[in-house]
This record gives sequence, C-alpha cells and structure tokens, in this order.
Amino acid sequence: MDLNLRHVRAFVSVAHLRSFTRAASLLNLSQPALTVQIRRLEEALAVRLLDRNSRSVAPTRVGRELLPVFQRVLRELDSVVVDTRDLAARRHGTVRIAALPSVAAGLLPDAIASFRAAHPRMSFVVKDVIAERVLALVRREEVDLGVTGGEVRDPDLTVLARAADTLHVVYPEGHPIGAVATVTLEALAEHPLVLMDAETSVRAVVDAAFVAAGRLPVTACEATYMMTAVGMVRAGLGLTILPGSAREIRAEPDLRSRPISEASFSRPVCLIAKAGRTLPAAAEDFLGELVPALEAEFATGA
Amino acid sequence: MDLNLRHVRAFVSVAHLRSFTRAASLLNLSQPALTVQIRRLEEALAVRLLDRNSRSVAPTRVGRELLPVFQRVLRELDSVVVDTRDLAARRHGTVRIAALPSVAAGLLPDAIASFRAAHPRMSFVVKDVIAERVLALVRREEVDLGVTGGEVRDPDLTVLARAADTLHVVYPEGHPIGAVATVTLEALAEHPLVLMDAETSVRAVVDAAFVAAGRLPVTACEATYMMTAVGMVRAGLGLTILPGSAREIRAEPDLRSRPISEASFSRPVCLIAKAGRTLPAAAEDFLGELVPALEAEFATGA
DNA sequence: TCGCCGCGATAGCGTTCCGTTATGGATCTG
DNA sequence: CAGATCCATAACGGAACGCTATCGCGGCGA
Repeated sequence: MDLNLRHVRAFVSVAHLRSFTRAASLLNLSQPALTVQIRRLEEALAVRLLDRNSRSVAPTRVGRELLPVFQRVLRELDSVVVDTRDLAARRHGTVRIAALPSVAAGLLPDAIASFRAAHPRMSFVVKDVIAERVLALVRREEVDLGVTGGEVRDPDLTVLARAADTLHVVYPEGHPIGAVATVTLEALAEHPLVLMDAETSVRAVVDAAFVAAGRLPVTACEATYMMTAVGMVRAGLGLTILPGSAREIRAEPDLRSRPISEASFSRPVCLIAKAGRTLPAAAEDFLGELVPALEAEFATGA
Repeated sequence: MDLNLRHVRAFVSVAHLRSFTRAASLLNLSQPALTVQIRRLEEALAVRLLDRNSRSVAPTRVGRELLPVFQRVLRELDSVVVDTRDLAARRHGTVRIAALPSVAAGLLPDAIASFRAAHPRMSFVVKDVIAERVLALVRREEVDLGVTGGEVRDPDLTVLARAADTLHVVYPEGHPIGAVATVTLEALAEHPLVLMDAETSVRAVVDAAFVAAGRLPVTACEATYMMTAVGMVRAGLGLTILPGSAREIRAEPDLRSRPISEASFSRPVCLIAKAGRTLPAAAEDFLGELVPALEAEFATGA
C-alpha cells in the first residue's frame, strides 16, 4: 500500500479533532471509511499513529511527531493548488516579454499600463534587447513573448502578429522636408543626415535601402543613441531617420516627424512565441492588449 | 477531482524523462495510464503542465515552476515514510525515560550501554527527577518510560515492572555492624547515623520505619547529597542509610554496605508507562533490557 | 447493578475509479 | 512512401473505496 494524500488528510483531521466520528462528518465521510483510511495509513507507515478505544482518541508519540510534518506538506500542496488555479483563472500571473528597445520604451509600457488597469494582479518582466537576443530568449523560453524586427523563419518560433515598422524622418519644424508631398529616398538624399551607428539595426536598414537605390546618404553625424541623434537634429546638424515606434521622435516639442514612403524603409516587426508551447494564461490574455496596440502603432504610422 | 500523490509522481517522472513511454516503464505502468494521470493532474490544477505532441514532451512554464515544489514535497514525504518505517522496524529511534536520580545514575546507564551495543542507532533521553516528577512526566507523555519509587495507583499509568529497592547501611570496613547476622532496625538504632536531609524520600522512609518501630535514630549528621553522607561515614561520623540502587554506596573503596533486613526499609520501585498508549517500538524493545536489569539489581540486593 | 448510549471496529455489498489491451493519428526516418 | 515511434482514445475488467448494518466495549444514569 502506498502513501495517499487522502489518508494523510484523514489522519490530520482525526488527530486534531480527537474523534473519528467528528472528523468523518467534517470530511463528509462515513465513520467506517475513516477507520479504514487511518488503518491504511498506519499500514503504509508500519506504525501505529493513533491510540484509540471506544472512549478516547489520541495520537501516539510517532503520530504527534509526524503531525506537524504532514500539516506543513498539506498546507504547501494546497497553496500550490490554489495558486495554480488562480493562475489558470487569470487572476494573477507574470508575463515575460523580450522586446526591441524601441518597442520596450514605446508602445509596450502603454499596453502594460492599460492591461494592468483591468488586471491589477498581473505583473510583467520586460527585457529590452536587440532583435537577435529576442529570438534567443523566446527560443530558450526565458520569456513568453518576444517583439523583434526582421523576418522570422525559425520553425521553433510562431509569429503571433506582424506589423510594419516604418522608419520616420525627424526634422526641425519648418524644414523643407516637411513640405514635400511624400518623403522618398530621393528627397532624403538631398539633405545631410544624422545616421545611427553602424552597429544598429536601423542603420542596417537605411544603408541597405540607399545601396539598393544606388545612392549615397549625406552623412552629417553618427550617433549610437536615438536621443543623441534627436539632439543633433534639434541643433540643426541635419535630419535623422528613426523607427516610428521609437519614443525619441516625439521627445522634442520643436521637432516633427513623417513616415518615409519607401518600402525599403519599412521593416517587419513580429510578435513571436515558442512554437508548440502552451502560452501561460496571463500571456495569452495580454495578447488581446498587445496585438491591437502593435497594429495601431504601426498602422497610423505615428 | 482531487490532487493525488500518484499523479504528482507521474508528472515529475514524465517531466524529468521528457517521455510518457519511458516514464511509464519506469513506474511499471502502461503508457495510456500515465496519459490519464497527467490529464487528471492538469484538470485538478486547471493548468496545462506538459506540452506534448507525438514527437516531444516538455513542461510548460507553469510545469517548470511547479516541478521543484513537487519534487521537494515528494522527497519530504518519502523520507518521512522511510524514517517512520525504520522506526517501526526498530532500526533507530529515541527512548525517553524519567527516572529517580539513583536509578538514573546507577543501573540505567549500564542498561542503556548494553542496549546500545546491540542497537547502535538507538538514542536515549534521560531525565533524573524526584518520584513525583517522574509520575507527572509519564502522565503528560513527555517521556515514554518512568522509573519511580513508591506505590503507583494512578489509572492513567501502567506498571510494567516492579521491584523492591532495599535500603542499605553503609559502614567503614571493620565496623561491628558488619559482623551481625542480619541488619535490623534495632541494630541500627545502636549506632550514630548520618541521615539524609528531611526533604529526601530516603529520609522519609527511614523516619517512617523508626516511628513505626517506636524507636528514635541517633542522628550524627544530616546531608543533602548522598556523596556527602558517604564522606561523613568514611570520616567515622557514623553509619548512613542509602538506597541499594545508589552508586554512591560503592564509591569509597574502604566502605562496605549491607541490605537492611526490614520490610519497612524497602520501598517499591516501579517501571511505569502511560496507560492505554502504544509504546514506541524503541521503548518497547528497551524494556527487554531494562526489566531484567531492574530485577537483577534489586534481587541481589546489590 | 442493569440497561442505555456513544464511539470505534468489522462485514458485506455496490459503485466508482483506474489500469490494461487494442487501436488511431501524427511525425520523423530510411 | 512505408515503417517505426510516440501520445491519445476507447472499451473492458478488476481492484479499491465508501456506504449501510451490526458488533463490542466502556461510561453513565436510573
């Protein structure tokens, strides 16, 4: 005979109430059933746990020593069950997300704030890392969701949503680029540009687009951080090209931005998850907030 | 459906081996049975614990988080079972004994040493207290066994063995009391005596015996500790009367002792336990050593 | 002192649960 | 494309469990 949680619960109840009859009614069980359960437990442990006669019930010394151990284990398991059921019932939980820094600083905080307004006990862990790290974190299941740039062709990953992150040109109010009908690569090539550092994915897109068009950008400056590039634009060093998702393009009140009407200046943004894995309920729910936010962000070209 | 240890074990095995088939053979179970058990557990927790398809099995995030908790609980319960079974199999255990100081210093250490020679993993807790405290400790089940003096007429207590503790007279080698055929109260009344303090149970017996005989002892000195009384005898202050069970009567090489042949100078020594309680296996076993030791000690009058 | 009452133990029976074999569907492999 | 492998499902048979009924024992009141 094997140890069984039901038997343990029975023993704890009887030991506590010091009565088979009362414990039985508490457990919604007949008294003979309890007698048998206690006997089974005692057989499993090969020890007498309760000294009992028709007049009184009391735990033996071994029973007294085992009681707190059993109680602790039961409490522990019960809280596991309750917590896990709560988790499933979407009452609380933690969503772990890896996202590109622009997304992590931009639409993600808004989406999280909005979601938490409706689900106060949900918590979030956000990792802002470059596209490649996003893929790795999702693949290793260190995060539930990932927002990354570029095409995703990994069979281990599922694309839950995709949107186009359009690069924007950022310019000082009154700059001639604000007056043209559509911002094209040709138009950009006319002006000195503040470009992102060669290491960045934004720069990679810009370079590729210029190469494809057979043109060369007029480089005024290079910057590693978007905020620096914006500062340079404000100072009149030139225009800069930043993802529409980046908050920095709206950081300066006297700067304006416009989407660049050029397919090569847009790159896919993918919301991904590990393929073949059940998404935690909390993450599943958060999708309802995040997917529309992604679509809205990139549809308006804001 | 309720949480069941078998299901938990099943989950831990499958999660560890990442295979239903292998876990099933490990658990001596059919694979479909395991499938059902995992489903039951998942239903109980209302959460998916394992992501599985025909090609691979991997715990979900929730499953991964629950795994260490389950493992700890299982290990804990398993060790409880093993320890308790060991206890029952008399392979180890602790015996708790309350005994009169004379017994605790005298025959008890020998009995324990002898018992531990045969059962090395048994351990002992000995409390040396006065008769009344012995009764209380046994009644409150703070000890398994008690060795006390006097008659025991408590329905809460069971007398497992009884013996007579004969008071001995202790005298210097060559003292005339060593020459008489039998040591009687009359003979003792002839000599100055070193008596125990009035608080002690030994003194109570001595006083009662002299009162009953209508005699008065010649009191040379009083001592609280038996060792002190023995020292006084060695110094020639008189004879003293000590329990035969007391080690002190043999502490001085040039002192002799003889039992007093007087019923009133003998008091019962009882080995007791709580009535209606199952004795722990270790204590039960120790009785096999202690009872003969008690009988031997008091039969020889040593 | 006798009979009643309350409590735990036991017996017999019915149901529920669980594990087994057989089989299906999906996926990787040669 | 056929075979092998692995998990899921279905149907069946047996074991386990809980229930009702009853017994034995000890305390208590008449």
